[in-house]
Amino acid sequence: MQGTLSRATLGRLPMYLRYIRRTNTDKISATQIAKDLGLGEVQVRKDLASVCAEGLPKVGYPVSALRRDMERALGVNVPVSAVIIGAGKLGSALMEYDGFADYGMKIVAAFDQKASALPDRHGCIPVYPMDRLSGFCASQHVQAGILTVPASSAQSAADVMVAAGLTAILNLAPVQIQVPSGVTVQQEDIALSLAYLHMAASEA
Amino acid sequence: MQGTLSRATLGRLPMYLRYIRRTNTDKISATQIAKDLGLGEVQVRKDLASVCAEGLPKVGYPVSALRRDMERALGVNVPVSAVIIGAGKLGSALMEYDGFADYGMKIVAAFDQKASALPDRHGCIPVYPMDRLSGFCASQHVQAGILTVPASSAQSAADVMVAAGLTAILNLAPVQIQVPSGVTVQQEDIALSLAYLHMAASEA
DNA sequence: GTATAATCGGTATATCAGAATCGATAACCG
DNA sequence: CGGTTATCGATTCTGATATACCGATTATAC
Repeated sequence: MQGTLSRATLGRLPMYLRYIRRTNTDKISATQIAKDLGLGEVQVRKDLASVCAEGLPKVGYPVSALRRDMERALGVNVPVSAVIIGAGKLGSALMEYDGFADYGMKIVAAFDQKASALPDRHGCIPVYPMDRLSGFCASQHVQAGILTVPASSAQSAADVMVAAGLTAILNLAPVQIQVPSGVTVQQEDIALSLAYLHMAASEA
Repeated sequence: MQGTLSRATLGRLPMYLRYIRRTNTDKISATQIAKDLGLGEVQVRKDLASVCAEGLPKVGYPVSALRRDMERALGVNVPVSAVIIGAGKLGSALMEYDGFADYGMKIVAAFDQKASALPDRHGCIPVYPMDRLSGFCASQHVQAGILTVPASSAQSAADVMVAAGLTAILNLAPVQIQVPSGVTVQQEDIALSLAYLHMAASEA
């Protein structure tokens, strides 16, 4: 069951998990979730069925079991360490973002070219100069990095990340970066979402 | 032709546009673009064909025509105005984000509850108190807004945006917001990306 | 106890993006 | 002037995803 999670389904699981965590009842139906989240009822049922087999007709899913299975599917019980590359406004905002722990992600440090000019710590997260990235990732076994530098330096920063041994990169800069095979890149372009949104809005 | 742009294609267009703008020849082939950008040749050709019909065998596309059609497809020539709601760290970061112009988006102002305590301007973008939102959007014909307030106040902020006449909302807060029909909401949850990143990191 | 309603889970169909293939066309070369 | 080569554009194919449908199951109402 768990090996057959499609990419699209996986993308919706955090949404369900967030919903489930805020639910106070002990049973929840796919129908209700679909209504509250604005998704198709069938799609939600299929997604839930792919991670949890304890659904009962007329009742729905036991919230505790559903939450347990979903957290397991997402691997939030096995925390992954990540670093932030780029301690500018966006990087700083992410350091204060409180949603990382909810999904098993722990920000352990940030790195920036101008780190010596910055205070050593930002909140509870240390900020180091870039040349310490490689050593840090090796000693702490960090594999994931969030890239928040400007577009102009995104590729060179990504090269440094790859050289430091990171194998998973979340790129928030509005450019496509080239990485060798074996490194996963997740592109997250906010401007693209806005453009798509407006296109969809003006079509109707 | 132009109405059938998929999201994936739309996301690649700025990459092509950047490439084209840097090109100094007067003809360019899809094959060459694909090679330089590390994409599939067929995919590039299909993308280009969806916005420009002036490709010639053996020659490629006239750069000027391709650039013109691509800029038109992206709406760069008819920029869409958008406002940012919430001038905290994330909002400030977005004001400096340089990817909006790639899609013909222009951030014209930001609004915040505590605007009186803030400097009037943030870079070149003015920051106003929330109660001026409605008048501003009406006079400037703004239809799109980016919501960057904390989760706890996202819904009330969204209500204000709807009341101000915005019809397209990009919600960056990790909560689902309810809006009346006729208003399009695009949810952009960084947690969704994190989940994918988590999976990629723990696979290796 | 039986009927009814609501929900799950699986199967089948439709839709869509991406990849591969193929014919057509235009420049280049002998 | 004919052949070769490079490139486009259309068609087809495939894999993935979303939707629709249907049988099975369980609580509830009468």
